[in-house]
Amino acid sequence: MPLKNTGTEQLIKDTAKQLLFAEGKLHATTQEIADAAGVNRTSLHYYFRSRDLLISAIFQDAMQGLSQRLDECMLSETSFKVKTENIIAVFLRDMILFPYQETFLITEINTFGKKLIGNIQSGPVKSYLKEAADEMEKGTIEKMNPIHFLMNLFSLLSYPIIMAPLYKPLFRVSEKEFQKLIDERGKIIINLLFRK
Amino acid sequence: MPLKNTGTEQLIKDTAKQLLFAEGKLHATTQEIADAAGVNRTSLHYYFRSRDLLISAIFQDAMQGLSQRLDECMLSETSFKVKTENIIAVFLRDMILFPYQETFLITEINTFGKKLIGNIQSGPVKSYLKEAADEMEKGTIEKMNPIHFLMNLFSLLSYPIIMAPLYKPLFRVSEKEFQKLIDERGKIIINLLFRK
DNA sequence: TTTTATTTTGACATTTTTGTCTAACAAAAT
DNA sequence: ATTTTGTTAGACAAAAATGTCAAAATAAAA
Repeated sequence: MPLKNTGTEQLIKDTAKQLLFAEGKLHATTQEIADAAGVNRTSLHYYFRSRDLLISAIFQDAMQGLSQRLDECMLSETSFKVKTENIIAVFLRDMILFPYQETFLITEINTFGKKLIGNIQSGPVKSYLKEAADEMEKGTIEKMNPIHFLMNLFSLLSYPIIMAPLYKPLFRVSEKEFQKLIDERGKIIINLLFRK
Repeated sequence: MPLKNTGTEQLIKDTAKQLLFAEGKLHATTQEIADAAGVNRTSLHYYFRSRDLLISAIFQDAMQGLSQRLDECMLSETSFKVKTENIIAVFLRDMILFPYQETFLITEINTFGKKLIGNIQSGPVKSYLKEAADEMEKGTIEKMNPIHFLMNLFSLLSYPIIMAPLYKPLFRVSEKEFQKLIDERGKIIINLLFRK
């Protein structure tokens, strides 16, 4: 539809993504998004018709981007361990940039989550799970349902970042100290998962 | 204030807790809560004055309950491993009953989260962390910043349950199969954390 | 039984947020 | 230069949600 391409559409998307997924303001109103982007609220409707459609759009974008990068890792021609290290790197970077992305999906799953979930590819996941099973046979990782292995991986990566606002006061650590902890996570996780 | 004690106040709290923390309807309106409880919406204001105060109330209740049970585990006179097993049991049960409790805290941390966080005790946590450090010296668990150990524990416990709505379609497993996976988590986690 | 205090309810008011419509504006095409 | 098309802005309408008030209902007390 837009032909002049003033960059406003992308600006609105980027701003919304920043507000919702980076700053965690999951209830941001259209007004707040418009203000943050420095555009009139009507523009938002002009480009996306409704708040829900805007949100669907940014979520789809985000998910597609991440999925693609993760799939590349999972399907790459490397050892299982290197693959996993790459997944950790990709995922960790994404989580640090947009910590609230998945939280958003979960909290909003009642509203329009069902639709969004449909789009998730599970092909590469299946293949990665298969490889995990092979590694378990070989004995390089602990034997268990491979789904546990993957859930362990995602859990160890995501949860501390999501919970940062709670953990900083709970553990009485400064922003800087916590950042250091997060930086250490990658190694910690590899050690934990590949210790056998 | 209430003297006749008709049970309505508690009924409203229980219903709200169920809706928000168990069913994950984090944006439940006062009307929805009132309907679910089978009372007039005004009663909700009569007892709690405002929506925010109601929500603060149920959250404080929930947190206090869980904290107390966890503190009991952490301070009990048992070995570190048994302590940890108890924590897992307590936490897992709570997470299964009210999976969205922590998600709620995180998403709502901007609104009134800061106040709620103030109340969190970190005394028992400190003492548990100290014990973890001792175990690392002894060599029963991997050496790392004890905070990592605790974050690992909470992550492995919480995240799969929070993500259930996403994981079920992603891994193509039925409700029943997923339930089985969750039941296995306790053992998996102990094995992972105490493998040395 | 009347009185009193407490609880519950329905109607109304306010606030917040979303969505629409039309006019002004800008840039390219004719 | 003017027409056409696409974009932005302001005013308005509608919807959704919260909050208030006074009257009705209920249960205990006098």
